[in-house]
Parts: sequence; structure tokens; C-alpha cells
Amino acid sequence: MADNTYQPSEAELEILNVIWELEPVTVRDIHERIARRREVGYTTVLKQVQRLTEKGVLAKDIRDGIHLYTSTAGQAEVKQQLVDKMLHAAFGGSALQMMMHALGNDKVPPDELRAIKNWLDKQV
Amino acid sequence: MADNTYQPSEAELEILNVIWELEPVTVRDIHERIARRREVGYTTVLKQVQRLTEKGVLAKDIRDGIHLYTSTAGQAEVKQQLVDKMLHAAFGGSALQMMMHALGNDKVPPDELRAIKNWLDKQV
DNA sequence: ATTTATCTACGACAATTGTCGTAAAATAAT
DNA sequence: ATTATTTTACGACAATTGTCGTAGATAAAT
Repeated sequence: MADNTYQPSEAELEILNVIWELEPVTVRDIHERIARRREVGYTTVLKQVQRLTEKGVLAKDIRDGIHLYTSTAGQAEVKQQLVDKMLHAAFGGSALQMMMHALGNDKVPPDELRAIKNWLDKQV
Repeated sequence: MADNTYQPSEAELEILNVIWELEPVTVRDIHERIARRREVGYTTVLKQVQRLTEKGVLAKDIRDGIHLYTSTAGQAEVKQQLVDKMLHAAFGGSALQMMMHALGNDKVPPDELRAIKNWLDKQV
């Protein structure tokens, strides 16, 4: 299995997101999902999936001749990782700074804000 | 000047951070700063700076034969941009999700949390 | 002025990323 | 069985990124 701290590229993350939601999945499944939102060739997705498998981030299981993929990387860990990296690279590790950029400018709906406050209350 | 929505790479951001703090700066300044934290050649930094300048993200002003650089990209905008991208790519646009990953696991000090709550109170 | 030291310009290179095309293999349809 | 369809494997390519080395230009020291 992959070490838990893989940093996927953008296209890779797009694929991982589908897998986390639907695993186990075929390449076709993934492509179908992604192609809803943007144009991309089947072989493009396939290649990306094969690379992720090579890297050990995905595991392949051939059942009845059908190639099924699952993730070996934990969703939470990967996302944590991504956030942490940005936190340090862009905000000097200040969660508050990041928050303000994430929430500050407009368009985060008020109920999101309220939900966050709620959650924070439970934390502290 | 660059359009306000440039997405710097990691090494580029590292440089931009120094510039935002100290501009106008020489390449030497930047290199000196970055070399404190990790080993990297002067020409490596120089090249990166030149590329950023080519892209229009930095502006160069030669005064008395000294090459001084400043940023044409707003710090807030660039960071906003980075956060927004991650917000959508990794968390389906849910600020709460992102928050929980940013703050949830461990090591954000309590006073940070309190500061964030404080700030949120003022927002809602 | 000549030499020395410092910067800048330029180009190079390997690794990664996003993207396909083509060919081979496997399945399904007739 | 033959043909057609679908999947997978493989390799290719251009763009980007991170990294320097070398050489030429500039400035400083003697």
C-alpha cells in the first residue's frame, strides 16, 4: 500500500475523488464521471489511473476479467496533507490567515459560517 | 502587470512570499532569505525570478545598475486563488470540510482556534 | 588599467504532468 | 468461428517545474 502521505496532482485528485466515492470502480466508471464535467479522453483517464497504480496509490483487482480499482490512500489523510502543505507554503502555518482567505471574500453562505462556528464551539 | 489570478508553483510562491515581505528586492536578497531554510543555488532562484518576470508576475526596475524586483500580483488575490482552488478540487467547495481538515487534526493551538472564533463572530 | 569578485543571461536536463494515438487483448454479437 | 466492440497496454509528446553550469557583463578593488 502507498504511504499515507501522497500528494496528488490536480488530475489525480479528480480521479481519487471519484474512487473514494464509488470504489471499487472501473476506469470506465471514472471516465464517465469526469467526462460529465469536462471533456477528456478515456485513455487519458486510463493512463492517469495506471500511473496512480504504479505509484501504489491505487490497487487493482481483476475479478471475472473486470479491472476494478480501489484506493490505498486514505481520503482524510491525503486531504489533510494537501491542506497542511498550503497552510505552510502560503500562510506561514497560520490557520487563521488561511481561514480568512477561505471564508473572507464573499460567497461562503452564512449557514456554512454558522456551521463552522458550531463546529468550533464543540472543539474548544 | 499580470492578471490578478496567477497560480504560482511551490518554488514560485516561496519567492513571492519573500518579495511581498521585502519588496523591492534583489535576487541576492531573495536567495539569502530562502537559503536560510534550505539549500538552493543562487542561479536557481535567479532563474525562477526571471521566469516570473517573463510571465509578468514580477516587475524589474534597474536603478543604478541594481536589479530590483517587485510583485505585480496582489498577495491577497494570489492566496485567495490558491485557497479557492483547493476548496473546490479537494472539498467540493465546502469551506466547512476544509476547515475541519485544517483545524481538526491536532496541532492548531487553542489560541488560534479562539482567534478564529472571534473573527467568525464578527463576520456573522 | 588590470585583476578580481559578483551578477545576470542563457541554455540545458531530468522529472512530472496532462494529454492522446495506436496496437494488442479480451468480450460480445452474429 | 468471424467479426465487431470495448478495454487495456504502451509509448509518445509538449508544457511545466526545479535544478544548475557556464559564460558573459558589471562593478569593485588594487
